[in-house]
Amino acid sequence: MLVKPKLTRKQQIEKKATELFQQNGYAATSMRDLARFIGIEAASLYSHIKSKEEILQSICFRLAEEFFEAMQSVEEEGLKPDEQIRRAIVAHVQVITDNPSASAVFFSEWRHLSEPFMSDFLAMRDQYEGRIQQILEEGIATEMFKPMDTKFTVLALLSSINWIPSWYQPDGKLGPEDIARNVTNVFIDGLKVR
Amino acid sequence: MLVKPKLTRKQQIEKKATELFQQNGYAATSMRDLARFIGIEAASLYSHIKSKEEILQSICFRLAEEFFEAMQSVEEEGLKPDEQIRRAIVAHVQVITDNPSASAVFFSEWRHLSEPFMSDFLAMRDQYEGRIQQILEEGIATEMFKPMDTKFTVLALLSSINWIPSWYQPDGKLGPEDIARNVTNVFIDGLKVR
DNA sequence: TTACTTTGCTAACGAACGTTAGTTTTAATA
DNA sequence: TATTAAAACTAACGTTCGTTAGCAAAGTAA
Repeated sequence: MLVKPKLTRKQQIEKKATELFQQNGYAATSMRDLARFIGIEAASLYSHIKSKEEILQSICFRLAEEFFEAMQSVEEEGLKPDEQIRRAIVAHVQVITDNPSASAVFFSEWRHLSEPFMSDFLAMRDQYEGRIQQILEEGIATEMFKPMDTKFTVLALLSSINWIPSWYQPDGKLGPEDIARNVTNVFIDGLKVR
Repeated sequence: MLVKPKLTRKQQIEKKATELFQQNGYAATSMRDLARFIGIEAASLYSHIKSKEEILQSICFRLAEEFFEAMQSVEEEGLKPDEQIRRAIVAHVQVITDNPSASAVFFSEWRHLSEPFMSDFLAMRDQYEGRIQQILEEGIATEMFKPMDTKFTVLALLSSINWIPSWYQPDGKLGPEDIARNVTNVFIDGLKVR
């Protein structure tokens, strides 16, 4: 039996905002839109939040944390590169499918962050990409993967996955495991018959 | 010897707008920003264009046309699926690297189009994806490609490529051919050693 | 009941926005 | 040089925006 999570009013607002930001974008969503969506007056929002951007910051950095935690636990499994990259993909996809709206915002609205938040965000992203790149390089060093431009491959891999929230439907026929399997199928094994 | 293209004032404005839209996004770029960037007053823009959105429409539909023409000429080559998908990727990448700023706008700002333009845009995108999907399906039918979720693979492939404008630098060490080769390497052959 | 916290309200602010009207300057053409 | 077309200007419009101030209602705990 599931326990219904008791959200603070602030969390409720952030959740609703996430939906609107995903649908219309951060810039195109006004505080009045958000207030109407919740059912209160725009000014009332400010009893709970400091600014519009604070909401965006919460969404972006909360999700960044989730991605890092997922990656952390994969690394702690101590697997070999080929299995590790599989697990990293599954974990990454899992975070996205668990938070489809927040992910969409995360991937496409971060550029509306003001400084120093945007710089922090990009630094985290670089670090995350670096850790995946390292797995690939270990795979090449141990001759599990063929030589490649690892930086490029990381970008290709992540952009494939990160596009998912724009079409993923939680109730669709493709579950998180299916998606992760598809991704690894394509990327690790390639399209050609062997 | 290259002929310098003589641009109409309207085309000059669209070009400058493309740069700003890429950098800051359509919604976050004001007409006053654009005017300042060009070196004129905001109101002066309206001697040349009808509206802000008209600029976005020009960018999006001009590029859509380029993608379709590229695809068309690939299809007319009458190649077998494995070679055809390679050529389609190269052609697609070529359009992007020829128009890096416009591509970035194309891929991420289309949602600011008003109706019926957004619907038209999405219909064209669906059609384009469908044509790539068909190549994959022919590849499976002729047993060149292994069975797969073709719809998913198209999305993964295109999102990988379409992420390129966000990091591509025309003067960087990776030229269009390098990029296309990297993409095909990863997608068609996979990461693993055979 | 009383005190306190949470939540919401009305009214309004200053700023920024896209755009229009009407006019003047600049450039090209005859 | 006179005429015309292209390009830019000043001034302002109505609207929307994020946000603040100050106050009222509702809910909770003593």
